[in-house]
Amino acid sequence: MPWTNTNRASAGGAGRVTLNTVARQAGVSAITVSRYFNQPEQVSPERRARIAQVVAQLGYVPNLVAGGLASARGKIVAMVIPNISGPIFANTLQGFSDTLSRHGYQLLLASSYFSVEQEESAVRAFLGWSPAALVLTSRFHSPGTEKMIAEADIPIVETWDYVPERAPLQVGFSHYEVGVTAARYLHGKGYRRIAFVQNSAVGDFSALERRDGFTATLTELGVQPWVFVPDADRAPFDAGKQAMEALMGQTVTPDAIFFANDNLAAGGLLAGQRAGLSIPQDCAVLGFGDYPFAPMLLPSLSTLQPPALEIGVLAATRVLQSLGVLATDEEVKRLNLLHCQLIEREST
Amino acid sequence: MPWTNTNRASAGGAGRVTLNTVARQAGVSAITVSRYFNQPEQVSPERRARIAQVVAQLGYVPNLVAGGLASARGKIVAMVIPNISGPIFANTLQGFSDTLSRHGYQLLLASSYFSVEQEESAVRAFLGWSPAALVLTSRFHSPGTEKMIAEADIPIVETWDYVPERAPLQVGFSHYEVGVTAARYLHGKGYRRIAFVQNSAVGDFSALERRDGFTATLTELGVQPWVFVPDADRAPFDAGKQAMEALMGQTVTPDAIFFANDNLAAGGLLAGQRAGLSIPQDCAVLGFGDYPFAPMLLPSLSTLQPPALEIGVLAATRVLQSLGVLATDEEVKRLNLLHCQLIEREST
DNA sequence: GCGCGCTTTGTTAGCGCTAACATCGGCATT
DNA sequence: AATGCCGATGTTAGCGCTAACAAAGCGCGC
Repeated sequence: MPWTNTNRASAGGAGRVTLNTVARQAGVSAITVSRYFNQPEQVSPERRARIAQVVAQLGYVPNLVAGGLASARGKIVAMVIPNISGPIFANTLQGFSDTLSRHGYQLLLASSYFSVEQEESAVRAFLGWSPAALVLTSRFHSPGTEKMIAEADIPIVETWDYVPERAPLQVGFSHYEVGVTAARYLHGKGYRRIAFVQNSAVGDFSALERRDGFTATLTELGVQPWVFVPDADRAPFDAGKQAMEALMGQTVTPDAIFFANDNLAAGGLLAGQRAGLSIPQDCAVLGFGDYPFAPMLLPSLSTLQPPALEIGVLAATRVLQSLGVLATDEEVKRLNLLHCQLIEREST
Repeated sequence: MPWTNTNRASAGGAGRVTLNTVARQAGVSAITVSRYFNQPEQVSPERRARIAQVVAQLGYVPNLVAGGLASARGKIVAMVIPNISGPIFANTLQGFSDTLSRHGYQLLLASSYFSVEQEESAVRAFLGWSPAALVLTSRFHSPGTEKMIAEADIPIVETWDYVPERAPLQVGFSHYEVGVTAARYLHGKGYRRIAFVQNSAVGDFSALERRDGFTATLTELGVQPWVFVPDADRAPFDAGKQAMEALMGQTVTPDAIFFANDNLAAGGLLAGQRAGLSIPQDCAVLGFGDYPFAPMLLPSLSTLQPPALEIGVLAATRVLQSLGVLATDEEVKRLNLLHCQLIEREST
């Protein structure tokens, strides 16, 4: 009997339902049931109905592992993001995951904590699942990761960054440009003693690019900016406080501060208020990220809003297009430049 | 030639590296290489060294899909959470994912948006990957999901809830008890005109349990609480504002409000301040969740802090123990009751 | 010298599914 | 009637790995 269920390794024990069970029951061959799931239009309506009925009756769930092995492409997409619990990447993740699952793809996830080594080990583990695509955050990777993504024959997407020279699919924005925008904005509002507060998380290279765009633009505009670097081991909120206290304790104090992210900015805001400053009169505060709390603070926080959700959705769309799941007129767009929006609130 | 690489389906095309490639190169049989990865202690040190060398040289990455199929248990764990971008579950997710990946397990993720139907479809899709374990949030599922988890022969964990009567592994806390704690606390502080503001997200059954514990306890204490239900379509922050405006616009106003979560509470706080109330003198505000912004608000928000990260870590630990990956003296503990901590800040 | 148990290694036979090719019947064309 | 074509379905042979069993090698006691 070719389809005797010897059941060596199956989980349930007593006769797990497989494609063959369904096929026999429906009086068709296994491949027809397979087609019913994967290319239903190739199966005649009568058989389709019959198979549907049997599937429902038996509660058959296709074994995607076996399918993935046989076809060498599982319906799984792997993603590495710096951290899950932070408010920024979470939105990207949400948009990505939702868009994918709408098309029957599953999400395999790991976080790197801004460490290229952790990213590499996550990528290595993922590739063993032969995912249909791989999504990373930013363009900064270890040599090992670069090697793997160069050799892997699947769509690779880099999010949250934009570098025309690089090869992979990109969906993101230019962090340098964010710095430029912030500088122009603060300068345009008349501020002239301007500081930048760096992220306390080492490895956040993107924040450094915002700094570079910021300082370069201010220098062009004839203003020499401060750059404050908090202690590396502080939590962002504390680091922001530290920065504000240190900057405002000098003899010459800044009249505007651009913080590398909203957590830092919130710390700065609170420290300023506790010190009796009035914001933005004594010192304006600009953040980055538009975290959920930005409108809840008093004064509400002006900030640059990254297109987080949009990045996730668009990244998923490009992946699905590359896989041919989603239709596209022309070639899949490799470079996808989105923009941050300046949200002007009370703190500037 | 038994191991001729015909390469029908492999991705790379020209001679993808498989177990057999490594085995031949190292002069051993395939199963020895397999053991090198899965039970290295069964392989002699000399062969281990030889295999390690070949693996490094060829850049071999084990195909986990094939391994999963052959052994009927992939090193993958599936998790469904209500939403990824919210601040609460994100911490659980982070703790879970990190603990798992430390032991070589991968995380398959989907979100349900508090919809039992979406949860069901996610679970169905997951089971096709024959995950080693399945983790859900709360005890409220559709009948279909209940059926699947009853039949699936893998560890099932329910997080963020605690119901001794239920069968699956549980790692969470009692939402009812949270309501009790909040009620006792506010009553103990001397407040007597007390309101509860419900979550605007339908489907968040846990919030309703907090309400029940809260109202029952107050009734016991001889206080009749208000329950305010915001419009269902409002974002939480707005719903909180609406609640505060409505409650404080009455002839008899509450002197304390327990909001179903911190987003609502933040909205309430802001609406109160805009209306010229002084908090907590005119009206105390208590939240739930200890979202990152709670200490950043003015006044800072008193709230109940759920053990989010701890839940994630402990859930992963119990999963790994159930799978025999992590040692445990006795049987794996089925009920794991954790507790919320009351964080007293300025708003009460 | 022989049998015993132990560790290390190998052989065989699939796991459940799908790619590739083969087949078959129906229908239009010549 | 013979020919070609097309869509629907079936047959065969794996995908890359591991469970189960088999065998070989080794030390030990009697």
